[in-house]
Amino acid sequence: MLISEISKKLRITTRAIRHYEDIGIIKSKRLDNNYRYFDDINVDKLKFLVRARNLGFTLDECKELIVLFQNDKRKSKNVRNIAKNKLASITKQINELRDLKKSLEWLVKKCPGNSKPDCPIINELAKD
Amino acid sequence: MLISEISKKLRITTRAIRHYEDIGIIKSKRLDNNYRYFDDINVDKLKFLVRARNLGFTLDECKELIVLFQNDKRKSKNVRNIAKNKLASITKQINELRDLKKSLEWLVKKCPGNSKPDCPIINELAKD
DNA sequence: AATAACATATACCGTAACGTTAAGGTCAAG
DNA sequence: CTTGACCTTAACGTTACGGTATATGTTATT
Repeated sequence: MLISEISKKLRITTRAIRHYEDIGIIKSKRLDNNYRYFDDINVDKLKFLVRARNLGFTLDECKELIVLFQNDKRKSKNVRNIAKNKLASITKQINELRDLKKSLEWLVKKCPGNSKPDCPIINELAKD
Repeated sequence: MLISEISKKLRITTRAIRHYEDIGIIKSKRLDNNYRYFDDINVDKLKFLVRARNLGFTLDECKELIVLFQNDKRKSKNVRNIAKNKLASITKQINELRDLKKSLEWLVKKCPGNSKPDCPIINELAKD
C-alpha cells in the first residue's frame, strides 16, 4: 500500500507514518519512483501501533509491544507487565492532576472575578 | 542577589533561572564581572513563577499572571479566567486519563500473565 | 605568583511525537 | 504542456528545561 492509502484507512497523517519509519518501528520498500510501499505485515504493525498509541503507550512502549506482537513465543506476562507499568504511571499522573485541580478549584472559588485588583489567586502565588 | 543564592533559596536550578531570563519572564542587571544580579522585584517574580509552575501553569501562562501580579490596576476576573481555563484543561486531561485507565485495567485483568503466548492485550490491539 | 577548585558565562545538542513549511520530483487528466 | 494531486527529503518549531563543552572570573592554598 502507498502511504496515502494507509493514511486514509488508519486516519493518521503521512508525516506520522514517515516518522514511525524514521525511528525504525515499521519498514517500507521503495517502488521505481522512490515512493514508499508498505506490505501487509507493516500495515498490520501500523494498525497495532495506532491502537496502542490510543491507549496511551509511548512510541518506545509501542515498539516493545510490536516485538511481542510479532513473536509467537512471547509470554503474556511480559505484555502484562508493560500494561501494568503504564497503568501505574497513568494512575500517578491522575493523582497529580487531581491535586492541582483541587488547589485551582479552591482558588477560583475564592476569587471574586470582578473589576477590582484584589485577588486571592495573586495573593496566594505572591505570598511570603 | 546572585544566581546561585536564588537557586538555593528557591530550589530551582540556575539553568532554569537563566532560561526564564532568556525567554523574557525576568530580567537581571550585570555586575562588573558580567555576573547576573537580580533585584528584589525580579526575585519576587521568580518566587511567584515557581509557585505558579507548581500549580501547573505553563510558562506562557505564568508570564501573563506575572504581568497581572505587577499591575496594581489589574482586574481579578482576568486572573480568574486564566485559572478557570487551566482548571478546564486539567479536568479534560483527567477525564482522558481516566478513560485510558479503565481500558488498561480491563486488559490487565483479562491477561493471565503467564509464560504462554496467548494474550488478550495483544489480541485487542491486533484485532480486525 | 602559580595552581587548584569552584562559580559564572555563552552556546549548542537532546528530549516526544510529530506539525509545518520549503523546495522539488512523479503521474494522470485536460 | 500545464495543472493538480501525490510523493520525496531536509530542517526548523513545539515545551521547559537538562546536559555538556568551552571560556573566563573568583577564591583559597601552596
